[in-house]
Amino acid sequence: MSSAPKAAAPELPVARVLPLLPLPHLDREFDYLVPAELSEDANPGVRVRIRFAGRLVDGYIVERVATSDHTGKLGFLDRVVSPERVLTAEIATLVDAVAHRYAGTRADVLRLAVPPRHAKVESEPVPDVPSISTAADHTVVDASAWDRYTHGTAFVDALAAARGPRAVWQALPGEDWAGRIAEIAAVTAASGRSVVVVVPDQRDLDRVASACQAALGDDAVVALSAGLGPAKRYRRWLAALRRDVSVVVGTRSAVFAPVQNLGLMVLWDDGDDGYAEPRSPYPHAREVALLRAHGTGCGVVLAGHARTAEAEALVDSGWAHDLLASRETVRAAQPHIVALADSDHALARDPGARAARLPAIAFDAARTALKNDTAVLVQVPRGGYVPSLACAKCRNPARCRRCNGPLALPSAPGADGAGSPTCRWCGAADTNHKCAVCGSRALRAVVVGAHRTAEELGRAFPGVPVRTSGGSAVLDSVDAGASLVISTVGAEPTIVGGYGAALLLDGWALLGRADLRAAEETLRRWMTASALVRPGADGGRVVVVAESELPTVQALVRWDPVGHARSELDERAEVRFPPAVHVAAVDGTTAAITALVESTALPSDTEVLGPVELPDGQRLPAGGGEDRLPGDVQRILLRVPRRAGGSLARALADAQAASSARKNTEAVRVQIDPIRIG
DNA sequence: GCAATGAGCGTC
DNA sequence: ACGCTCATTGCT
Repeated sequence: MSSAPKAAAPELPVARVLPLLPLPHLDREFDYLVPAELSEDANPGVRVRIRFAGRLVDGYIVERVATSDHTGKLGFLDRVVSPERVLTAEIATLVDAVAHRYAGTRADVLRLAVPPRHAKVESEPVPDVPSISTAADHTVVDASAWDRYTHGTAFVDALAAARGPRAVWQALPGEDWAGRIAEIAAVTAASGRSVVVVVPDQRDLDRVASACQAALGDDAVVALSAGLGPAKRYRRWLAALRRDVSVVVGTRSAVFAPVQNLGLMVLWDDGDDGYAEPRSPYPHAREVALLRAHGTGCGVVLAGHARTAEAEALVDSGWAHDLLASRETVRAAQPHIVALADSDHALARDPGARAARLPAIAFDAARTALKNDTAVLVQVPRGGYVPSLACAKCRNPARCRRCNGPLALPSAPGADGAGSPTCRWCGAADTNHKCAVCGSRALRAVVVGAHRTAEELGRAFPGVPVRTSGGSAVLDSVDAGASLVISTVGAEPTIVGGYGAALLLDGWALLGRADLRAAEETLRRWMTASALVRPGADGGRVVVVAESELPTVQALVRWDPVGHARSELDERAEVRFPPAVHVAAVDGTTAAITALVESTALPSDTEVLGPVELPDGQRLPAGGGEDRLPGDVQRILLRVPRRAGGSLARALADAQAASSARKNTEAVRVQIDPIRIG
């Protein structure tokens, strides 16, 4: 079979194509001639197949141009995969920005941003639904509930006037936050622009999607999540691309949703660690949203009950402004919160309470709530959580003698040193642990599972119905009335009218974690649960089992997420951790990471730390044909002042490109500002 | 002295 | 995984 001689398109015969290859040094455009018969379809943003070094590879057309700078002979495009322009100009720019920020390749970011094609779905007739402008015409939005927040009305007005206001919003306890999000989405849609709302999980997605559908109509809203399956997922993604919807609500990767004329991005609960993308180049959805807002000038809201240090830094720099309720409004909305130490003498005399490990105050709060025919929420740590160890006597976290890392029982029995406490940082087994504070040799697991807690509490309150939520059985909501609701963190069901009480157990375990984000994360979990409790004036009580002197406990009791974020940010500045600085983690064998760092043109003020062990038993993903012992994997941290973040990322990208050009296949993982550093 | 063969490399 | 370069080899 010999192919007929091809003719190039008369107009703009050259296509600049980005091949989708895993090699960093090939992260650039290559020029191809467009055959005349493909000219119609070969538009910027379409998927193509090109012959690249002999084999056919996938790519995107980035641009059509008249001439090429390439001096050699150009090949022809092999084919246009489909005329659908899946990579819009806005998303192409965003992909560039994310790749640069995270020292990654555009091919990797594109895999996160554009879902796999589904040919059958693409050829389906376009459903006849109202366009954005039609939807806007008959939408009357009541966003008056935003007047509970200082500048809330001004913020809504700015969106209505098609401006791009940027804010960090701390939702009040008991707030119908999904409803508030739906209102600002509707206001933005009424201004003729579209909205992207990003949420941490499916449950929040359902909540926000139905609130938005109630405000804008079913056809104006599309819900995107990873669990949809390829056909559904691509169908909805295409609907967003083709301008059929005004609001996209989705999980992590929806931050890349290709809506037209973006007016607002909302990220609910930006401290949730589900926002950290686990695939290269490991971008954080919050940062992607900020890059997108920066690039397009759209409005942006980072929201939650608690505030992250990252969000606080944006307010601090003046890039975003506060969206907060006044002190009095907060006080009126929050439950009454008390803290107490989980020490044995505080335990109730009641034998039931003793069996449930409940201090007297907690037991009383629960009993009162149940007597008032209201439900009691009991927050317990997530099941399957790797339990760490603490002193059985004084409950000081058990730490490694060598490196001060947290001790835990190895999860895989039969492994080396099975059964004996092992350091999660350096892997050293400690068969003879002795508490540094009280000298006791006894240890206990810090985490008690939801089921055991449920059992114990059921015995403490005989006759009261007990429901559990968490793991594979997450309850969206529970019926009002006296019951005990045992929930793992993040799975707390909503309840009409709010809970009568919440018991936050094992707080000392959360705070005792050796993680730099432990305090922020703990407050976030506590506030998320406490926000479901009715106001103190209506009898709402929260009992947190933790030392009341701790600043994090104080922040909960006073409901002061901003003050806590403020001091968290100060602390990060003091110990030089993000967001006060930028940090790159380079993981791999000692030889590989040392070689990469040595070949990197580091900014002059870079601090090089390590090699050190990876935190929390993280492992380099297998692959790349490298079968190396995971135990060999180490980490070098590169730390620079904020202003040098861009040059550090560029230098690392250049070094990886040079390394791959030398045909080096040794696996090295580079992460910029990873959420777990060490 | 120069064609024939093959390994290595860039990759439009 | 093609087609180029450049080295080595083998034959005149």
